Amino acid sequence: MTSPRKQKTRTALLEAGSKMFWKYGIRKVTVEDICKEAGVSKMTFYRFYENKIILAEKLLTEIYESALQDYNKIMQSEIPFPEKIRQTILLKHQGTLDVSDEFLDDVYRGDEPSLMGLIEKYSEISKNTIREDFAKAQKEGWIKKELKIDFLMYMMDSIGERMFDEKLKAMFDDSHDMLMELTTFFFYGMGTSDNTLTK
Amino acid sequence: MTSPRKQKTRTALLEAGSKMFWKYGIRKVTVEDICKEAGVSKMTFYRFYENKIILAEKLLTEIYESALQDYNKIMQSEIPFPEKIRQTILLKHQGTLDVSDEFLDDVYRGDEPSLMGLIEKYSEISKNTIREDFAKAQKEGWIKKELKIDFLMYMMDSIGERMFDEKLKAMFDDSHDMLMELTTFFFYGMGTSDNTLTK
DNA sequence: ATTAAATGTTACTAATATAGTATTATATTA
DNA sequence: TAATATAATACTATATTAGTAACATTTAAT
Repeated sequence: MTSPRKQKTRTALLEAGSKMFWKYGIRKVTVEDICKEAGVSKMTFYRFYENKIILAEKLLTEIYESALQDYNKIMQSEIPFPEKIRQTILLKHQGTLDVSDEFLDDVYRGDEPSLMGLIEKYSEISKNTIREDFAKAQKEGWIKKELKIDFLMYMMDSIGERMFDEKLKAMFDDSHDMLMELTTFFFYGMGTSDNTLTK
Repeated sequence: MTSPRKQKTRTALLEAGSKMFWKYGIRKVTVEDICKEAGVSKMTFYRFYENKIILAEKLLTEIYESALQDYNKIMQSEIPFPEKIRQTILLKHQGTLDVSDEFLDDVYRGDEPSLMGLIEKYSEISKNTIREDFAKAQKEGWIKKELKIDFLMYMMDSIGERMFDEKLKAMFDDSHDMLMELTTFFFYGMGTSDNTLTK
Protein backbone atom coordinates (compact mmCIF):
# COMPACT_ATOMS: atom_id res chain seq x y z
CA MET A 1 0.00 0.00 0.00
CA THR A 2 2.59 2.50 -1.08
CA SER A 3 1.10 5.93 -1.32
CA PRO A 4 1.38 7.72 -4.66
CA ARG A 5 3.60 10.29 -3.02
CA LYS A 6 6.04 7.72 -1.73
CA GLN A 7 6.15 6.03 -5.09
CA LYS A 8 6.90 9.33 -6.74
CA THR A 9 9.91 10.11 -4.56
CA ARG A 10 11.11 6.53 -4.93
CA THR A 11 11.26 6.79 -8.70
CA ALA A 12 12.64 10.31 -8.46
CA LEU A 13 15.52 9.01 -6.35
CA LEU A 14 16.14 6.06 -8.64
CA GLU A 15 16.15 8.23 -11.72
CA ALA A 16 18.33 10.89 -10.15
CA GLY A 17 20.74 8.24 -8.92
CA SER A 18 21.08 6.49 -12.24
CA LYS A 19 21.41 9.78 -14.08
CA MET A 20 24.16 11.07 -11.82
CA PHE A 21 26.04 7.79 -11.43
CA TRP A 22 25.88 7.21 -15.15
CA LYS A 23 27.33 10.59 -15.88
CA TYR A 24 29.90 11.06 -13.13
CA GLY A 25 30.54 7.61 -11.71
CA ILE A 26 30.03 6.89 -8.04
CA ARG A 27 32.94 8.56 -6.33
CA LYS A 28 32.18 12.08 -7.49
CA VAL A 29 28.45 11.96 -6.78
CA THR A 30 27.37 12.90 -3.27
CA VAL A 31 24.11 12.09 -1.56
CA GLU A 32 23.22 15.73 -1.71
CA ASP A 33 23.84 15.82 -5.44
CA ILE A 34 21.33 13.05 -5.85
CA CYS A 35 18.85 14.79 -3.57
CA LYS A 36 19.12 18.04 -5.50
CA GLU A 37 18.68 16.24 -8.79
CA ALA A 38 15.66 14.40 -7.39
CA GLY A 39 14.28 17.53 -5.76
CA VAL A 40 14.14 15.79 -2.43
CA SER A 41 15.49 16.45 1.03
CA LYS A 42 18.42 14.53 2.42
CA MET A 43 16.35 12.95 5.17
CA THR A 44 14.05 11.50 2.57
CA PHE A 45 16.99 9.88 0.85
CA TYR A 46 18.11 8.17 4.02
CA ARG A 47 14.60 6.88 4.67
CA PHE A 48 14.86 4.96 1.41
CA TYR A 49 18.50 3.93 1.28
CA GLU A 50 21.20 3.50 3.88
CA ASN A 51 23.79 5.24 1.72
CA LYS A 52 24.73 5.86 -1.87
CA ILE A 53 26.47 2.52 -2.23
CA ILE A 54 23.27 0.67 -1.41
CA LEU A 55 21.50 2.76 -4.00
CA ALA A 56 24.21 1.98 -6.52
CA GLU A 57 23.79 -1.73 -5.81
CA LYS A 58 20.07 -1.58 -6.47
CA LEU A 59 20.60 0.34 -9.68
CA LEU A 60 23.38 -1.93 -10.84
CA THR A 61 21.25 -4.99 -10.21
CA GLU A 62 18.33 -3.43 -12.03
CA ILE A 63 20.45 -2.50 -15.02
CA TYR A 64 22.03 -5.92 -15.31
CA GLU A 65 18.75 -7.74 -14.82
CA SER A 66 16.98 -5.79 -17.51
CA ALA A 67 19.99 -6.16 -19.80
CA LEU A 68 19.92 -9.93 -19.36
CA GLN A 69 16.19 -9.89 -20.00
CA ASP A 70 16.66 -7.90 -23.19
CA TYR A 71 19.40 -10.22 -24.31
CA ASN A 72 17.42 -13.37 -23.57
CA LYS A 73 14.38 -11.99 -25.30
CA ILE A 74 16.42 -11.56 -28.43
CA MET A 75 18.06 -14.95 -28.18
CA GLN A 76 14.85 -16.81 -27.59
CA SER A 77 13.04 -15.20 -30.50
CA GLU A 78 12.51 -17.10 -33.73
CA ILE A 79 14.81 -15.02 -35.91
CA PRO A 80 17.99 -16.30 -37.60
CA PHE A 81 21.13 -16.29 -35.52
CA PRO A 82 22.92 -13.53 -37.46
CA GLU A 83 19.93 -11.26 -36.87
CA LYS A 84 20.12 -12.05 -33.17
CA ILE A 85 23.75 -11.00 -33.10
CA ARG A 86 22.92 -7.84 -34.96
CA GLN A 87 20.23 -6.91 -32.49
CA THR A 88 22.44 -7.71 -29.55
CA ILE A 89 25.21 -5.45 -30.80
CA LEU A 90 22.59 -2.80 -31.44
CA LEU A 91 21.45 -3.06 -27.83
CA LYS A 92 25.03 -2.63 -26.72
CA HIS A 93 25.38 0.34 -28.98
CA GLN A 94 22.30 1.98 -27.56
CA GLY A 95 23.88 1.70 -24.15
CA THR A 96 21.08 -0.34 -22.62
CA LEU A 97 23.25 -3.40 -22.25
CA ASP A 98 26.14 -2.06 -20.25
CA VAL A 99 26.84 0.28 -17.39
CA SER A 100 28.76 3.44 -18.14
CA ASP A 101 32.53 3.66 -18.19
CA GLU A 102 32.54 6.17 -15.36
CA PHE A 103 30.49 3.78 -13.28
CA LEU A 104 32.77 0.84 -14.01
CA ASP A 105 35.97 2.79 -13.52
CA ASP A 106 34.91 3.89 -10.07
CA VAL A 107 34.01 0.37 -9.07
CA TYR A 108 37.29 -1.05 -10.25
CA ARG A 109 39.44 1.68 -8.75
CA GLY A 110 37.46 2.16 -5.59
CA ASP A 111 37.08 -0.27 -2.76
CA GLU A 112 33.48 -1.32 -2.60
CA PRO A 113 33.52 -5.11 -2.39
CA SER A 114 29.76 -5.35 -2.72
CA LEU A 115 29.72 -3.51 -6.03
CA MET A 116 32.75 -5.39 -7.25
CA GLY A 117 30.98 -8.62 -6.37
CA LEU A 118 27.82 -7.62 -8.18
CA ILE A 119 29.70 -6.81 -11.33
CA GLU A 120 31.72 -9.98 -11.24
CA LYS A 121 28.64 -12.03 -10.60
CA TYR A 122 26.75 -10.56 -13.52
CA SER A 123 29.62 -10.60 -15.96
CA GLU A 124 30.07 -14.25 -15.07
CA ILE A 125 26.41 -14.91 -15.75
CA SER A 126 26.32 -13.03 -19.01
CA LYS A 127 29.55 -14.62 -20.18
CA ASN A 128 28.18 -18.09 -19.55
CA THR A 129 24.85 -17.26 -21.12
CA ILE A 130 26.49 -15.94 -24.24
CA ARG A 131 28.88 -18.86 -24.41
CA GLU A 132 26.00 -21.31 -24.26
CA ASP A 133 24.09 -19.47 -26.94
CA PHE A 134 27.11 -19.43 -29.19
CA ALA A 135 27.81 -23.11 -28.60
CA LYS A 136 24.23 -23.90 -29.47
CA ALA A 137 24.43 -21.79 -32.61
CA GLN A 138 27.61 -23.59 -33.54
CA LYS A 139 25.87 -26.94 -33.24
CA GLU A 140 23.06 -25.66 -35.40
CA GLY A 141 25.56 -24.80 -38.10
CA TRP A 142 25.57 -21.04 -37.86
CA ILE A 143 29.21 -20.93 -36.88
CA LYS A 144 32.20 -22.74 -38.31
CA LYS A 145 33.10 -25.76 -36.22
CA GLU A 146 36.78 -24.84 -36.10
CA LEU A 147 36.20 -21.47 -34.47
CA LYS A 148 36.79 -21.05 -30.78
CA ILE A 149 33.79 -19.59 -29.01
CA ASP A 150 35.95 -17.37 -26.85
CA PHE A 151 37.50 -15.81 -29.90
CA LEU A 152 34.05 -15.08 -31.27
CA MET A 153 32.99 -13.47 -28.04
CA TYR A 154 36.05 -11.31 -28.09
CA MET A 155 35.34 -10.23 -31.64
CA MET A 156 31.75 -9.42 -30.90
CA ASP A 157 32.78 -7.36 -27.93
CA SER A 158 35.31 -5.41 -29.92
CA ILE A 159 32.74 -4.67 -32.60
CA GLY A 160 30.35 -3.39 -29.98
CA GLU A 161 33.08 -1.24 -28.54
CA ARG A 162 34.13 0.19 -31.85
CA MET A 163 30.57 1.19 -32.52
CA PHE A 164 30.30 2.68 -29.10
CA ASP A 165 33.35 4.83 -29.69
CA GLU A 166 31.82 6.23 -32.81
CA LYS A 167 28.56 7.12 -31.19
CA LEU A 168 29.28 10.80 -31.23
CA LYS A 169 29.79 10.82 -34.93
CA ALA A 170 27.06 8.38 -35.82
CA MET A 171 23.50 9.15 -36.60
CA PHE A 172 21.12 6.35 -35.92
CA ASP A 173 20.31 5.38 -39.50
CA ASP A 174 23.91 5.38 -40.53
CA SER A 175 25.12 3.56 -37.50
CA HIS A 176 22.57 0.96 -38.40
CA ASP A 177 24.13 0.73 -41.81
CA MET A 178 27.50 0.51 -40.14
CA LEU A 179 26.22 -2.24 -37.92
CA MET A 180 24.91 -4.09 -40.95
CA GLU A 181 28.26 -3.78 -42.64
CA LEU A 182 30.21 -4.88 -39.63
CA THR A 183 28.02 -7.85 -38.87
CA THR A 184 27.89 -8.84 -42.50
CA PHE A 185 31.65 -8.79 -42.55
CA PHE A 186 31.63 -10.64 -39.28
CA PHE A 187 29.45 -13.42 -40.65
CA TYR A 188 31.10 -13.52 -44.01
CA GLY A 189 34.22 -14.79 -42.29
CA MET A 190 32.40 -16.74 -39.67
CA GLY A 191 29.35 -18.35 -41.20
CA THR A 192 29.23 -21.75 -42.80
CA SER A 193 28.64 -21.90 -46.53
CA ASP A 194 25.09 -23.10 -45.82
CA ASN A 195 24.07 -19.87 -44.18
CA THR A 196 24.49 -16.69 -46.12
CA LEU A 197 23.15 -13.37 -45.05
CA THR A 198 20.22 -11.88 -46.82
CA LYS A 199 21.30 -8.34 -47.45
CA MET B 1 64.32 29.39 -22.14
CA THR B 2 61.69 26.92 -21.03
CA SER B 3 63.11 23.46 -21.00
CA PRO B 4 61.33 20.81 -23.04
CA ARG B 5 60.42 19.04 -19.84
CA LYS B 6 58.75 22.05 -18.35
CA GLN B 7 56.87 22.65 -21.53
CA LYS B 8 55.66 19.09 -21.53
CA THR B 9 54.21 19.21 -18.05
CA ARG B 10 52.71 22.59 -18.80
CA THR B 11 50.75 21.25 -21.74
CA ALA B 12 49.96 18.09 -19.82
CA LEU B 13 48.39 20.15 -17.06
CA LEU B 14 46.50 22.33 -19.48
CA GLU B 15 45.15 19.37 -21.37
CA ALA B 16 44.24 17.48 -18.24
CA GLY B 17 42.57 20.55 -16.83
CA SER B 18 40.51 21.26 -19.89
CA LYS B 19 39.55 17.63 -20.28
CA MET B 20 38.40 17.28 -16.71
CA PHE B 21 36.71 20.65 -16.43
CA TRP B 22 35.00 20.10 -19.72
CA LYS B 23 33.61 16.77 -18.62
CA TYR B 24 32.80 17.34 -14.98
CA GLY B 25 32.66 21.08 -14.50
CA ILE B 26 34.83 22.83 -11.95
CA ARG B 27 33.26 21.96 -8.63
CA LYS B 28 33.63 18.21 -8.92
CA VAL B 29 37.20 18.24 -10.19
CA THR B 30 39.94 18.27 -7.57
CA VAL B 31 43.52 19.30 -8.02
CA GLU B 32 44.52 15.71 -7.51
CA ASP B 33 42.15 14.59 -10.23
CA ILE B 34 43.92 16.91 -12.61
CA CYS B 35 47.33 15.73 -11.46
CA LYS B 36 46.40 12.09 -11.96
CA GLU B 37 45.03 12.81 -15.39
CA ALA B 38 48.18 14.74 -16.27
CA GLY B 39 50.45 12.13 -14.71
CA VAL B 40 52.05 14.76 -12.55
CA SER B 41 52.59 15.24 -8.83
CA LYS B 42 50.58 17.71 -6.82
CA MET B 43 53.62 19.81 -6.03
CA THR B 44 54.22 20.26 -9.71
CA PHE B 45 50.71 21.53 -10.16
CA TYR B 46 51.16 24.17 -7.51
CA ARG B 47 54.45 25.27 -9.04
CA PHE B 48 52.50 26.18 -12.15
CA TYR B 49 49.19 27.45 -10.80
CA GLU B 50 48.08 28.82 -7.47
CA ASN B 51 44.89 26.76 -7.48
CA LYS B 52 42.36 25.19 -9.78
CA ILE B 53 40.42 28.42 -10.20
CA ILE B 54 43.46 30.14 -11.64
CA LEU B 55 43.89 27.25 -14.02
CA ALA B 56 40.25 27.50 -14.98
CA GLU B 57 40.69 31.19 -15.70
CA LYS B 58 43.61 30.55 -18.01
CA LEU B 59 41.72 27.81 -19.82
CA LEU B 60 38.56 29.86 -20.10
CA THR B 61 40.50 32.78 -21.52
CA GLU B 62 42.27 30.53 -23.97
CA ILE B 63 39.02 28.93 -25.12
CA TYR B 64 37.27 32.23 -25.61
CA GLU B 65 40.21 33.83 -27.34
CA SER B 66 40.58 31.03 -29.83
CA ALA B 67 36.83 30.97 -30.35
CA LEU B 68 36.82 34.66 -31.14
CA GLN B 69 39.73 34.15 -33.48
CA ASP B 70 37.92 31.33 -35.27
CA TYR B 71 34.83 33.44 -35.56
CA ASN B 72 36.65 36.49 -36.84
CA LYS B 73 38.55 34.41 -39.34
CA ILE B 74 35.27 33.25 -40.80
CA MET B 75 33.71 36.68 -40.78
CA GLN B 76 36.68 38.36 -42.43
CA SER B 77 36.92 35.81 -45.21
CA GLU B 78 35.65 36.62 -48.69
CA ILE B 79 32.74 34.20 -48.75
CA PRO B 80 29.06 35.17 -48.95
CA PHE B 81 27.36 36.04 -45.70
CA PRO B 82 25.05 32.99 -45.60
CA GLU B 83 28.10 30.77 -45.90
CA LYS B 84 29.69 32.62 -43.02
CA ILE B 85 26.68 31.94 -40.87
CA ARG B 86 26.72 28.31 -41.86
CA GLN B 87 30.35 27.94 -40.88
CA THR B 88 29.82 29.75 -37.62
CA ILE B 89 26.98 27.46 -36.63
CA LEU B 90 29.11 24.53 -37.64
CA LEU B 91 31.89 25.73 -35.33
CA LYS B 92 29.35 25.97 -32.54
CA HIS B 93 28.16 22.51 -33.34
CA GLN B 94 31.65 21.10 -33.19
CA GLY B 95 31.93 22.51 -29.70
CA THR B 96 34.96 24.67 -30.41
CA LEU B 97 33.02 27.87 -29.97
CA ASP B 98 31.58 27.41 -26.51
CA VAL B 99 32.55 26.10 -23.14
CA SER B 100 30.75 23.02 -21.88
CA ASP B 101 27.45 23.12 -20.01
CA GLU B 102 29.03 21.57 -16.94
CA PHE B 103 31.63 24.30 -16.95
CA LEU B 104 29.08 27.06 -17.29
CA ASP B 105 26.67 25.59 -14.76
CA ASP B 106 29.37 25.49 -12.11
CA VAL B 107 30.36 29.05 -12.77
CA TYR B 108 26.81 30.32 -12.54
CA ARG B 109 25.89 28.32 -9.47
CA GLY B 110 29.20 28.64 -7.68
CA ASP B 111 30.73 31.75 -6.28
CA GLU B 112 33.86 32.50 -8.20
CA PRO B 113 33.63 36.16 -9.13
CA SER B 114 36.72 36.00 -11.30
CA LEU B 115 35.27 33.27 -13.50
CA MET B 116 31.89 34.96 -13.58
CA GLY B 117 33.61 38.14 -14.66
CA LEU B 118 35.56 36.40 -17.40
CA ILE B 119 32.45 34.85 -18.84
CA GLU B 120 30.51 38.07 -18.71
CA LYS B 121 33.36 39.95 -20.30
CA TYR B 122 33.69 37.55 -23.18
CA SER B 123 29.99 37.08 -23.79
CA GLU B 124 29.75 40.86 -23.92
CA ILE B 125 32.55 41.00 -26.44
CA SER B 126 31.19 38.23 -28.61
CA LYS B 127 27.69 39.66 -28.47
CA ASN B 128 28.91 43.05 -29.65
CA THR B 129 31.09 41.52 -32.32
CA ILE B 130 28.25 39.48 -33.70
CA ARG B 131 25.86 42.40 -33.53
CA GLU B 132 28.25 44.54 -35.53
CA ASP B 133 28.75 41.84 -38.13
CA PHE B 134 25.02 41.40 -38.49
CA ALA B 135 24.41 45.10 -38.74
CA LYS B 136 27.04 45.33 -41.46
CA ALA B 137 25.48 42.42 -43.31
CA GLN B 138 22.13 44.11 -43.06
CA LYS B 139 23.51 47.25 -44.64
CA GLU B 140 25.00 45.17 -47.42
CA GLY B 141 21.58 43.78 -48.16
CA TRP B 142 21.98 40.25 -46.84
CA ILE B 143 19.32 40.73 -44.22
CA LYS B 144 15.88 42.29 -44.48
CA LYS B 145 15.88 45.83 -43.19
CA GLU B 146 12.80 45.28 -41.05
CA LEU B 147 14.39 42.51 -38.99
CA LYS B 148 15.71 43.23 -35.54
CA ILE B 149 19.30 42.11 -35.14
CA ASP B 150 18.65 40.82 -31.65
CA PHE B 151 15.95 38.56 -32.94
CA LEU B 152 18.33 37.18 -35.53
CA MET B 153 20.97 36.52 -32.92
CA TYR B 154 18.44 34.70 -30.83
CA MET B 155 17.39 32.57 -33.78
CA MET B 156 20.95 31.73 -34.67
CA ASP B 157 21.67 30.74 -31.13
CA SER B 158 18.65 28.48 -30.94
CA ILE B 159 19.63 26.79 -34.17
CA GLY B 160 23.09 26.15 -32.82
CA GLU B 161 21.63 24.77 -29.65
CA ARG B 162 19.20 22.51 -31.40
CA MET B 163 22.04 21.06 -33.41
CA PHE B 164 24.09 20.63 -30.32
CA ASP B 165 21.34 18.66 -28.63
CA GLU B 166 21.22 16.31 -31.53
CA LYS B 167 24.92 15.64 -31.55
CA LEU B 168 24.57 12.19 -30.10
CA LYS B 169 22.22 11.13 -32.82
CA ALA B 170 23.86 12.92 -35.66
CA MET B 171 26.59 11.67 -37.89
CA PHE B 172 28.80 14.34 -39.31
CA ASP B 173 27.62 14.18 -42.90
CA ASP B 174 24.02 14.19 -41.96
CA SER B 175 24.38 16.93 -39.42
CA HIS B 176 25.95 18.91 -42.19
CA ASP B 177 22.89 18.24 -44.30
CA MET B 178 20.80 19.23 -41.35
CA LEU B 179 22.80 22.40 -41.01
CA MET B 180 22.28 23.15 -44.67
CA GLU B 181 18.58 22.64 -44.31
CA LEU B 182 18.31 24.74 -41.22
CA THR B 183 20.35 27.60 -42.57
CA THR B 184 18.58 27.45 -45.91
CA PHE B 185 15.32 27.71 -44.07
CA PHE B 186 16.83 30.42 -41.96
CA PHE B 187 17.80 32.49 -44.97
CA TYR B 188 14.70 31.74 -46.92
CA GLY B 189 12.77 33.69 -44.36
CA MET B 190 15.49 36.19 -43.69
CA GLY B 191 17.27 37.04 -46.91
CA THR B 192 16.32 39.79 -49.31
CA SER B 193 14.99 38.79 -52.70
CA ASP B 194 18.33 39.81 -54.24
CA ASN B 195 20.24 37.12 -52.43
CA THR B 196 19.10 33.57 -52.84
CA LEU B 197 21.01 30.59 -51.63
CA THR B 198 22.72 28.33 -54.08
CA LYS B 199 21.59 24.91 -53.02
C1' DA C 1 80.37 13.14 -15.67
C1' DT C 2 78.77 17.03 -13.38
C1' DT C 3 75.53 20.26 -12.23
C1' DA C 4 71.32 22.88 -12.11
C1' DA C 5 66.60 22.73 -12.96
C1' DA C 6 62.39 20.18 -12.80
C1' DT C 7 59.77 16.86 -10.88
C1' DG C 8 58.52 13.02 -7.62
C1' DT C 9 57.59 11.28 -2.87
C1' DT C 10 56.07 11.47 1.54
C1' DA C 11 54.13 13.40 5.17
C1' DC C 12 51.74 16.74 7.37
C1' DT C 13 48.01 20.53 8.95
C1' DA C 14 44.23 23.46 8.12
C1' DA C 15 40.22 24.14 5.71
C1' DT C 16 36.28 22.37 3.54
C1' DA C 17 32.90 19.07 2.23
C1' DT C 18 30.10 15.26 3.10
C1' DA C 19 27.72 11.79 5.80
C1' DG C 20 24.39 10.78 8.68
C1' DT C 21 20.95 12.09 12.53
C1' DA C 22 17.57 14.66 15.40
C1' DT C 23 14.04 17.87 15.73
C1' DT C 24 10.40 20.63 14.37
C1' DA C 25 7.43 22.36 10.75
C1' DT C 26 4.73 21.73 6.66
C1' DA C 27 2.32 19.36 3.24
C1' DT C 28 -0.32 15.33 1.45
C1' DT C 29 -3.72 11.87 1.51
C1' DA C 30 -6.89 8.60 3.34
C1' DT D 1 -9.19 15.30 11.14
C1' DA D 2 -5.63 11.77 11.81
C1' DA D 3 -1.91 9.50 9.92
C1' DT D 4 1.83 9.53 6.88
C1' DA D 5 5.37 11.50 4.09
C1' DT D 6 8.38 15.00 3.24
C1' DA D 7 10.86 19.62 3.97
C1' DA D 8 13.90 22.53 6.51
C1' DT D 9 17.29 23.43 9.62
C1' DA D 10 20.84 22.66 12.42
C1' DC D 11 24.17 19.93 14.19
C1' DT D 12 28.51 16.52 14.94
C1' DA D 13 31.64 13.24 13.32
C1' DT D 14 34.16 11.79 9.60
C1' DA D 15 36.38 12.09 5.23
C1' DT D 16 38.25 14.63 1.63
C1' DT D 17 40.87 18.19 -0.31
C1' DA D 18 43.97 22.14 -0.34
C1' DG D 19 48.14 23.69 0.17
C1' DT D 20 53.07 23.47 2.08
C1' DA D 21 57.65 21.60 3.43
C1' DA D 22 61.65 18.74 3.26
C1' DC D 23 64.10 15.63 0.89
C1' DA D 24 64.90 12.17 -3.03
C1' DT D 25 65.11 11.31 -7.85
C1' DT D 26 65.15 12.25 -12.62
C1' DT D 27 66.28 14.97 -16.70
C1' DA D 28 68.98 17.56 -19.78
C1' DA D 29 72.39 20.86 -20.82
C1' DT D 30 77.14 21.87 -20.37
